Amino acid sequence: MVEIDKKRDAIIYGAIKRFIHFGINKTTMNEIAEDLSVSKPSLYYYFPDKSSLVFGVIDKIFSDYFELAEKELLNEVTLEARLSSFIEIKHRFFQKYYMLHLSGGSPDSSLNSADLKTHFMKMKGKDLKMHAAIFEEAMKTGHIAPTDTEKIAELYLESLAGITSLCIMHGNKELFPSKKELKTILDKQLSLSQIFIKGLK
Amino acid sequence: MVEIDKKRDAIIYGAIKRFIHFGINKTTMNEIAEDLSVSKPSLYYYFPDKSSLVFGVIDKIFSDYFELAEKELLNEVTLEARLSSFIEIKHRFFQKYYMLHLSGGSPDSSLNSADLKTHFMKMKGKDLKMHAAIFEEAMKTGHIAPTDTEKIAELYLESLAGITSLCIMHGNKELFPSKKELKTILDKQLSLSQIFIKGLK
DNA sequence: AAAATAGTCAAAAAGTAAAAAAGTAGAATG
DNA sequence: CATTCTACTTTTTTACTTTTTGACTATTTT
Repeated sequence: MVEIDKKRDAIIYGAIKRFIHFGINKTTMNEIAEDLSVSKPSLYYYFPDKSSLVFGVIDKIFSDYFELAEKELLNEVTLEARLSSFIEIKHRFFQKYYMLHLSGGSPDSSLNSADLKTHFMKMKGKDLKMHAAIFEEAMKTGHIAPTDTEKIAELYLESLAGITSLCIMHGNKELFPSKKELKTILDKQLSLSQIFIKGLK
Repeated sequence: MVEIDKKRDAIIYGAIKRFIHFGINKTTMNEIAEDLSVSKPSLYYYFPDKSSLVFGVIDKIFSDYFELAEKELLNEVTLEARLSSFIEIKHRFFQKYYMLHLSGGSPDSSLNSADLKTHFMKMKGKDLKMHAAIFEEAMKTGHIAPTDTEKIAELYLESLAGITSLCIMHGNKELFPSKKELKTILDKQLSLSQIFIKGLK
């Protein structure tokens, strides 16, 4: 890895630390620079504006997510185990990066740039494709009945995401969901997943 | 029906007309009074404050909903038909009363009073009980495998509601969801319902 | 080439005064 | 006596001004 990429990565890690704690909007470029003991212009040397840093951070998070997901999937063989594994990975990321509001739906002004939205769509599309592939294989091996796996994957992911967003909305309006709420979300998602799979057989 | 109740009802209907169009916050007590050709204090004679009028309106809407649901359920015998029927009724109400944001989750300041929330919980509880009863009967007649019907009903309703709230959130940010979006929501809910039922067998 | 100093400027936050809405007292009506 | 009104007070919003912050840059230094 070349020098400039190392620095970019260091900045991304520094930004992530702040973002995790205070969120994107409540973090200033000044603070990130101070944390890393560099000057503001140095920061702007590597990232032309805050959006591109945010983009870099989000891209990093998603690539970590997919990397982990792909690795974990190799350990699982059944449809059930694969989907559960996916739910748990997503849950860990949701928890860790909660303050970045990556699940969307928040009126967080920081995530509203056009190319960031496009990128989000791409990531969502990749997630969808991976899930569709899981269903596809289960279909080919006869574990589930023949269906349109893309459509099913979409409905599946949307139902799970819906549970999350509902729980957060109806939760006690703290800035962070409680351990109990998080547990509830995970349990509900796993239960729904179970029923959903059975419903496809 | 006694005279006072007739007047209360007339006021509630007047309020609903405004609420449906402009929402609760954008409707003033003055406007409701003017619509009905009465003075504001007259309104306050029947409803001590705006909250209690809103309460009355919401109570009316929910009682209409449950009345219709109970009636329609008598026409259906299978689990599938009953749940579909419920989804369609709820969808009609969602559409009609969209501007009141009854599905919750909106930061609409009008629905934040304590006893209104309690009332919402009660209504949700009744909905849950009705669904649980539907599952219970399907269980007793052997159409689905034995389960905790209350828990299943909760998961079922939450998944459906989750789909709605996700679609609305990710929708094109108009104040009103488009016909197409509404259709999508309904279709997804019906599909999920199908799979869910099959998953319980 | 990379980093720092010392700024600019737009946008957000905070504050404020006028307007509108909620809500009330007490008289009037029938 | 139940109901409705006129004429108010209190509370909340709105529209505006001032202040501050934070994104970003021109210029200089290492």
